[in-house]
Amino acid sequence: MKKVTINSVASYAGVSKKTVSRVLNNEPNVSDATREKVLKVFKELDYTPNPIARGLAQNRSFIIGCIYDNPSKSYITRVQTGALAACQGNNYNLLIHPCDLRGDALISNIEHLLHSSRLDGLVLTPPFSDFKVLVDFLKRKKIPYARVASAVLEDDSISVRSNDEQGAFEITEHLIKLGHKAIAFIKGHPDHSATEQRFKGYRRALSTHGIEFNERLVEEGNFSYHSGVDSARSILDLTPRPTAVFASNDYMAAAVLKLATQRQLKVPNDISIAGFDNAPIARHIWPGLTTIAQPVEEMTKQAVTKLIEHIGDPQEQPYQVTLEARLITRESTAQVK
Amino acid sequence: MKKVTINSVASYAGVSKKTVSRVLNNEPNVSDATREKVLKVFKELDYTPNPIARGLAQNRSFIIGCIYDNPSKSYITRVQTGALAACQGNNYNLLIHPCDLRGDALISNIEHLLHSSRLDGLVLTPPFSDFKVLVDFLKRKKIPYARVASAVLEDDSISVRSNDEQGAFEITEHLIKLGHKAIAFIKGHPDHSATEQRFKGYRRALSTHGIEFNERLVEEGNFSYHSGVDSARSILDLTPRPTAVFASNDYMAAAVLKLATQRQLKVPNDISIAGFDNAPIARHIWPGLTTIAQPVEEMTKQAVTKLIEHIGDPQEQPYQVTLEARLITRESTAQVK
DNA sequence: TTCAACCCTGACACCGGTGTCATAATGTGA
DNA sequence: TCACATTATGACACCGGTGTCAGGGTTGAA
Repeated sequence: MKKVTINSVASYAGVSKKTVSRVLNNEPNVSDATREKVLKVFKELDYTPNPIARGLAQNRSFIIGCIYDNPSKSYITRVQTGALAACQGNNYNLLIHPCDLRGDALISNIEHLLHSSRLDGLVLTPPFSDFKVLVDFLKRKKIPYARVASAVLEDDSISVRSNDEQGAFEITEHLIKLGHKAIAFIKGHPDHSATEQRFKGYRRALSTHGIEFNERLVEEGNFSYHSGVDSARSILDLTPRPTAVFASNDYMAAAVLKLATQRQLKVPNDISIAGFDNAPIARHIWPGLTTIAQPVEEMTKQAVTKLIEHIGDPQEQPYQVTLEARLITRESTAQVK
Repeated sequence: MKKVTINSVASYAGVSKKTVSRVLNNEPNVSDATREKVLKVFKELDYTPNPIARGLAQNRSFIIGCIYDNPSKSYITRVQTGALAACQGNNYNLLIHPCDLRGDALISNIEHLLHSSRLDGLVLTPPFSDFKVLVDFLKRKKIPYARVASAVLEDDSISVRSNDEQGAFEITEHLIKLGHKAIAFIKGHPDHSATEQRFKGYRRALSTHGIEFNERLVEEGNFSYHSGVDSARSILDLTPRPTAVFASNDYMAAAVLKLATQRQLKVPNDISIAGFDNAPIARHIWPGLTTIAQPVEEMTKQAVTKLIEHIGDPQEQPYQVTLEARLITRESTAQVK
């Protein structure tokens, strides 16, 4: 396989390489005849421009970085799927970069990443989406970025989220309509803005339906399965035991289910359990978890698509969208007895 | 932030850029004094070489591609973790590229990927690790590659695997020692070489312990949760019902567990269930699954590390390693009654 | 002392594209 | 028909590194 460069194309087509470059980039000021001719040579020689050389000349890498620090692997997988879908159509690549939110070295870590890989932009996934220190840093350095699933919509950035508060409201209301009054709640990781949003939705549903909020029914989790086990223990030990548990994600809900089952409780007859996210595990266990389906892939895909547009044309408008979350009822919730 | 290039370093240190380049690449023939001086300037100016420029000059991209077509997301996640660990220390990046094994366009898809992204090498994960068409193509094109979890060790390539056959043998033997004689088996995806290996281990354990192999106890799955449900249905409908089921991965085992539980069977009292891989789900459900822990991260890390070495020095020896798989017993298997 | 061998160093071309600017070709209005 | 604007094209430098090679300085053996 001999290499086909812009020079071979140029000499073969009998034009200068600058003209080939013009055709490549759809620039104006090329006659139709010349453009046709060059395009034909592209096909004949099966020419693909070298992204590295382009990158060097334009100081671009055609790579988007995706940074994350998330205990939920399935969430990350879904984020990647969405991001890849956006990259593939645009000749962009996706570089994945796990890192510590809490580490003091975070900023210098990111700085090194940007510097050494010359990323064109960054996708911020929770909990980075609302991490002010980082966002401010990127703004100051003028690094293009897009935020996925952040709580707040700013005016001047790309941000795609889903309505966590409303989702939590709906699933709590679902439990209330099944007759539940004592509904325990397991919070997510304090660094994630979704944690606060979901909690708000839970409280709004309670107050909408005239149920008094009870502090003792709330446990602090961190989205990990393990934290769900700890929270579940506290909740199941309460007397009287709540008739329902709403965990801020499916992993923690699965942990509640596991512990309840270990303790010979029947789900949903003895206790109803609801989760959030519609992670694969929600349908891999018995009983299947009632949960809220978040369009994670779609959110990320839109965010990355807009990010790439923005990189190509920095004048591009900001983009602020909220997608809908959807209630999915399965076997883990039932009428209270 | 002003840009620090090799030129600034060179003029600041009072040497030519070639000398700076020599220091950068640890080349010989630089006096200690000069080397020290340049290294000091690196620090003072906080210089990081531009990988794009290096890539252009050396016709390298410093990117490893990881291709996969795997229903098990958690497997992919683990592969990524291992690959990233190897990349990070070596200033390499990881590009992830899902694609269809069965598509006729596979080769041209990969060809385009290689051509347009100038990948330095490829990590082949199952089922690509043993996909002859692709391996032959890469060999012919002289693209460096490493295989993870392939069934066969070749002489001239980088390949890191774990002992699937032995793992399957051990877990089957574990069941046999618990008194099980009618042990159903669910096969994996026919494209994956692990499928055959695990089946072999199962049969070897049976014959070692003088148990006759029974074709009717074997179901065809494909590693997906869904296929596990179908297989589970057939198995649980058998009369007499087997006292144990060994599924070729944890997702399918989880499906068996779910269906058995739905049918009011007690696991492990009424039926024992064993899986393979030690996926997260194995410990997220109740009862936890007895399974075989494969060092997926470690396999991938070693494979990628060797791949990067090989790229840097094509004379590098081939590398053929088999890591050990380990039996993990949880609550899903018990003495037969 | 002499000369080859070796070590260090820098000048320069090159990787494969893009940006800038000059120039040739064409079009337009008076 | 001429002056001037506009379009099409190419020459050339440049992005930030690396490869090649030549030349000056040392060293060691003859």
